[in-house]
Amino acid sequence: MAEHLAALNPEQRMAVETLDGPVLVLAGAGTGKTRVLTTRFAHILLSGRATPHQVLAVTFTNRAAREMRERVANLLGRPVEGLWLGTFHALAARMLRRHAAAAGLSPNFTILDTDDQLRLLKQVMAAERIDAKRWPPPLLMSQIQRWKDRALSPARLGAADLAQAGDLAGGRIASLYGAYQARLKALNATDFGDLLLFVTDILRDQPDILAEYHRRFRYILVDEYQDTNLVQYLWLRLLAQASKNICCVGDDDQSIYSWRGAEIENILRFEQDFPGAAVIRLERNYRSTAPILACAAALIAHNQGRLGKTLRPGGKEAGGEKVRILSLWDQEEEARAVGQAIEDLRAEGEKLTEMAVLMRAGFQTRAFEERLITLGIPYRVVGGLRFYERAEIRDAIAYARLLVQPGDDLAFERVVNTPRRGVGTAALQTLHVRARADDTALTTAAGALIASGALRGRAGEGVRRLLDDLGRWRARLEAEGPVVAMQFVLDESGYTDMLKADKSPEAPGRLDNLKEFVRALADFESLQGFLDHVALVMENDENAAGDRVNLMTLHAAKGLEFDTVFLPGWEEGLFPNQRALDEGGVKSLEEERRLAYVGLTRAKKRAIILHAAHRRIYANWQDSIPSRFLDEIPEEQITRGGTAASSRRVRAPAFPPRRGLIEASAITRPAPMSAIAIGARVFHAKFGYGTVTAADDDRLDIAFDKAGKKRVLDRFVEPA
DNA sequence: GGATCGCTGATTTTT
DNA sequence: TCAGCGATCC
Repeated sequence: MAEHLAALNPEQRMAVETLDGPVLVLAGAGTGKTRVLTTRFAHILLSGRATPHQVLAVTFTNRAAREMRERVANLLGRPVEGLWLGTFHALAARMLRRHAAAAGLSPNFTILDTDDQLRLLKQVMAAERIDAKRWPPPLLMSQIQRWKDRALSPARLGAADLAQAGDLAGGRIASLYGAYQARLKALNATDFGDLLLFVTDILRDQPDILAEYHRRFRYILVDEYQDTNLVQYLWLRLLAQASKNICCVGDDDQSIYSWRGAEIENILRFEQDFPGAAVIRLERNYRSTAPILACAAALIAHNQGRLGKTLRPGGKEAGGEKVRILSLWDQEEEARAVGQAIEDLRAEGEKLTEMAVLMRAGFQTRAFEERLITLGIPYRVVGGLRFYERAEIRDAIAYARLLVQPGDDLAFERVVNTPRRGVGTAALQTLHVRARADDTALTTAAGALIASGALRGRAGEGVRRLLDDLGRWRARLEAEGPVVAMQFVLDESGYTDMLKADKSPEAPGRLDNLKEFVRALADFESLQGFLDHVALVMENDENAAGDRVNLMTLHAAKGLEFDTVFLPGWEEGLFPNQRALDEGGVKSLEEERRLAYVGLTRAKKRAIILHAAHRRIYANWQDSIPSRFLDEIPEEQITRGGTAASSRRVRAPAFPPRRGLIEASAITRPAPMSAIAIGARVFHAKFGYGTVTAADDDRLDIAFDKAGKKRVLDRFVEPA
């Protein structure tokens, strides 16, 4: 162990060795955060202060949890068993299963995924007569989730919370929330938000249970603390109450998930929340070159309300390439520029896996995909559908859930007619009516209807067969375990045959996925354990192999690093994103800026920022103004290029340049006089007539008569 | 029960 | 522009 400690710098070492009391480690990007966390973990174990099961280690993503587990095992030189190491949700689920009764659930409760949550909410909305047209279910769902993030159960909603929700669902959102929770309980199900909400309630209300965990956990380690929401904070605080040995690692400058309920205030307030806390700053960056760090530092310095940290080069201060800013004509040219640069780097021997294109929004990937396909450069899109979100996997899961919990109505509905059993909406309606009348589950109602002969014909036959099958499969599960049982389910239900008969190009892949599904079952003792794994842990890592360029959103890139990073679309409206700005004002602008900071600090050797002067958004073309973030990075750290350089220093050409050619020097043209005043009537070639509502240097906000509000450069309009 | 038509809306996303 | 949805029709 001594050698592991010796490899750390003084601050890192302090962060590892300060074991007693609360510790906040402010770890800037690339300062060895994971190393500190894992070394600290190993140090606790090796110093004999705690056994593996006496340490609680919490992360946000499964990826981070896996990495920590591997690296701790590495440091110890052996795999470690019995760890309480996992994501907030996985750990909360584990606790909740142990104390399910305290939350009014039985231990085999189902964890619904987003899709089921939404379907359930729609059902409840129908029952509550809330118009789903007027009030989009996803919008209401997100309000409910935000409340759960803040530990607000329906009973705990205050006047202020209701006021903030406004007239959502016609002012009946609170009762909708209550009805939704009641429905979940009736189904013996929870959604993701409930896991932490319920566990926190139990710990708070049941001192004996809390005491048990106090005895158990001597040390708590938390990763990415800046991303925690209020329930997660409460949960941690309860657990840390006795020992006070909680160590949170995070970076306020990388808080980019406020829209998901994360509260940056948690990290900003740490010293008040945990009195006597030691705060340790890690500022030596071992990842990026000096110019990249200088740009990132200058950019993030524009934010207010930071804890304050300055990244500095940690090791060899050798120069390094300046950050490149490329100004292009439109998005196609932007994609061509990136493609060209990738080819050049590849020719120089750089690996494709060490290159990434990081963008603000998912739709931006398309242009790059098309270009890379044309060039024949392999790429991978990170993100997208996860394994368990695929239709066939969700179907298989629904069957499994039905085996574990016959009363799982959502699962029943999903599979009752997949594969086709002649059970249409009419038959399902009959089942629902009966279930509601008897206050039973759909399966029970189905049994009753068949026994009484009320459900006959094709649908009756189909339902009867399904009920018989389910009984037989449950017996198989009992006798022969999950793998055999699920194989029977897929074969005897006709699911496999259905896919074999399917001529669509996706069908073979779906069959493969199901094989993988059954294979994965083998690692689990119980179907229940497997279902938890699938809901909370299972990821999609296909096409992870091979030398490929990475395409992903900036959000997805957090925690990763690449030699070369391309940052396209740095334009006002896209990045910073206009919608974020409209919704959240300065706070959102700062979050956008943190996102830019995250993007830049992913780069080890070089960063290339791009922006296009014109972008097609939906049907029409829009003029784009370079992102204000470009003005916030120091001129001496950058080089400029591209065909349409159009910053305030170098302006865009009035006409398209020859397409497909990236010239070293920009075509320039003198700055026009901004003779257009607020309130002036103007004409724009694409948007028509409008009135200027605001002006900032050469950027004009114009309310167009037909095209709505837009922000354009003054040289694109003329006085009307 | 499935195909077809038209409308709508379109950041970020983990668990 | 274009996908995804619900409503409508066969």
